[in-house]
Amino acid sequence: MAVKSKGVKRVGENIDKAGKKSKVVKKLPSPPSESEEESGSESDISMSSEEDELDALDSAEEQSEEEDKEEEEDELDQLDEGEAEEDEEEEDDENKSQETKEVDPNKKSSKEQHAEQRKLLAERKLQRKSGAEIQQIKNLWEKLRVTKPTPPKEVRDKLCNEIWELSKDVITDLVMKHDASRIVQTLVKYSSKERRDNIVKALKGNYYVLATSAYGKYLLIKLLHYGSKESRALIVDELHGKLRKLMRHREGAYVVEDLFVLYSTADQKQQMIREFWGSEYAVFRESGKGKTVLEVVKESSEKKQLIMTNLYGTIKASVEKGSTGFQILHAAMKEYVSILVDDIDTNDSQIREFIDLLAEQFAELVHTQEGSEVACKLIALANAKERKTIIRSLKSHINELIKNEYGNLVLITLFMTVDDTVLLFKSFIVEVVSNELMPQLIQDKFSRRPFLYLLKGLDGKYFSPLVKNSLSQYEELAYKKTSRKEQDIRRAELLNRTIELLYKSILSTKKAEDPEKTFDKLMSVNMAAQFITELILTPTEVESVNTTLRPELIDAVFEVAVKGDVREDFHLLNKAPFISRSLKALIQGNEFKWDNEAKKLVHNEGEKTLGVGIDFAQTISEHILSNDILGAWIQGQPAFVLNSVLEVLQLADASTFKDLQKSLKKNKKQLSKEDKGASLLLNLI
DNA sequence: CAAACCCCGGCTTT
DNA sequence: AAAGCCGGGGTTTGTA
Repeated sequence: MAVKSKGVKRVGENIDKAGKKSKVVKKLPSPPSESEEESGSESDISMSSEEDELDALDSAEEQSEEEDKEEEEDELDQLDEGEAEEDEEEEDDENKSQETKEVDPNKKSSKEQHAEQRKLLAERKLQRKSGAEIQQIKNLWEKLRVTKPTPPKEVRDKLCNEIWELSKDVITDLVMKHDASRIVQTLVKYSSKERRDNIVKALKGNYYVLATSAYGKYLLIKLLHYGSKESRALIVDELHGKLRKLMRHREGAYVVEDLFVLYSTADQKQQMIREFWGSEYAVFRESGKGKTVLEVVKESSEKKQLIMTNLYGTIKASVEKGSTGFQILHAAMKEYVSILVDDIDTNDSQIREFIDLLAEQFAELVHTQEGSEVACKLIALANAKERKTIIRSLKSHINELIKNEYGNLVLITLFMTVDDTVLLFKSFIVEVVSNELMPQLIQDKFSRRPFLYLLKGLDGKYFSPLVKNSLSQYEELAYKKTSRKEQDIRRAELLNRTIELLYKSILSTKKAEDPEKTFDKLMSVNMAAQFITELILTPTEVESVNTTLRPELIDAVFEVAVKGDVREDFHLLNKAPFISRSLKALIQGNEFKWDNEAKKLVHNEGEKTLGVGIDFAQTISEHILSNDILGAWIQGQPAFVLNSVLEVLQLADASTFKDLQKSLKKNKKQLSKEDKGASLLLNLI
């Protein structure tokens, strides 16, 4: 599924239909059965009996409903398309479907027969509930919806008024017809705020039916979209108590999801989720308000039992129905998981069951905040075998997974918790690192994070406290349960396999043909430059890195960031000011650190990494001295770099320090106190 | 490491 | 419904 799309499948938008439809294409378009309306209201059974046996009841009922609905799907499609084309196709749609309906299997198709059918059809229409009024309204609507010359506002308003006057009393009959419901949609679109409120009020008591109707749901979405706060509240409150049923309904589930994601406040969202706790909360909207599910669950073990069963029931039904990507479900899952996590020993069987339910659908969870949290916690709770299943189901989604704001956290959680580092490496890292996408990945705030984790762990520099806390929490959760290996060892194992590939893919940009993908371009992106610096600075036991790859990369950096005329605007140092920081980091390497207490730089030779630190400082100073270009380095960005070089050389007591200092003195008059970098240099002579 | 800065979502206003 | 304000978080920057 579309892992990257923020809001999953919206009813309001026209997306995702194609995907969902594919399994029912074989069905012939069939006319909207009159029975469908009844089936909607008939299923609206009384609250008291409903609650306790909701689960059993629904699964039976759902099947019969499914069948009815499936036949309508195709026509729904046509309707959708018609709508997309600004309602042009309306008549066609209708005729088509009516024809199918009326045509006798013995296929007589003379004109006469046709006329007769038409007459019959017209009569039938009139005989339907409020038929006459509907015809009349339809005629008015025909005038309203023309687009060629769009009617002037006054005309439109007048028509709207007339339609409203006529439809006021029959509105409940209107909204269930697939053609007439669109009249009301148009009416909503062109109406004032007050009238919209009135329409919402007029439909009071019908929202459940509307939500479950193949045609009504579009109207309902429009009402929500254009509706005022009060209107929305009215609809939320009316649907409250029926959400669990709606979630299991083919049409209804989408309406609920839209309502949840797009049209409800934080309070209303909580209220909606609370209904999934059970009957008490379904009947009384306010029950449990302001409390977390965990608090309520702890009130008594009966409550815990009940709430867990109910939450699980709703989640399971929806997952099996294929709605795993719904955000409202992610919110419900989050609550369920919070109960599971609270006492992982007593909840063991439920944990196993829940993981089993979701393991193969993980890709549907990972791109929302709450879904990703659920995914991470479940990964932490899973055993080796379960994790394998999860990895398998995420494997083919790695590219979306890693780029996504929330998905990348799931990947990191896998890195933190899975013992089988070979599997992780093969499933995710190889795929991603060895292709040419890699340079893209290190430029992105989110997709570079899993790699930064491998390099540096949960460094506060790259992981905000919030993110860091949740990740540590998952780690702890897993540690308690299954993990034996020390975190650092696990990470080192993974990194040992990965680091070579990281170097190689970055170095490959030196030979890039696309001028947009060169090493130079990469270094002019802050995120990437930072990453490359961290990569170079990460010590490793991998020989090839120490002997050839790291020196090559350092050289590449030197090439683009140090060489050349540093006074020119187009020099990387000036074009990208953060480069001076990267260079400074490389000059200090791992051996020089700023001591914040002592307020000075300290030298620790034990931390030396070949090529950086003092070595890099020497490289730069030799470059400057042998080319006699010190004059270029004594102001602006280059001055900061030079300053850092001097600091390090001085501290290491290198002879080059004296040489640099000497030539610097010759340039003393050019050191301006106004220039920040230059004034720092002045302090060093 | 802290201050300045910027961007975004939510809320209020017109 | 659009514009503008506000607060929070995250990023950048300035250079201890």
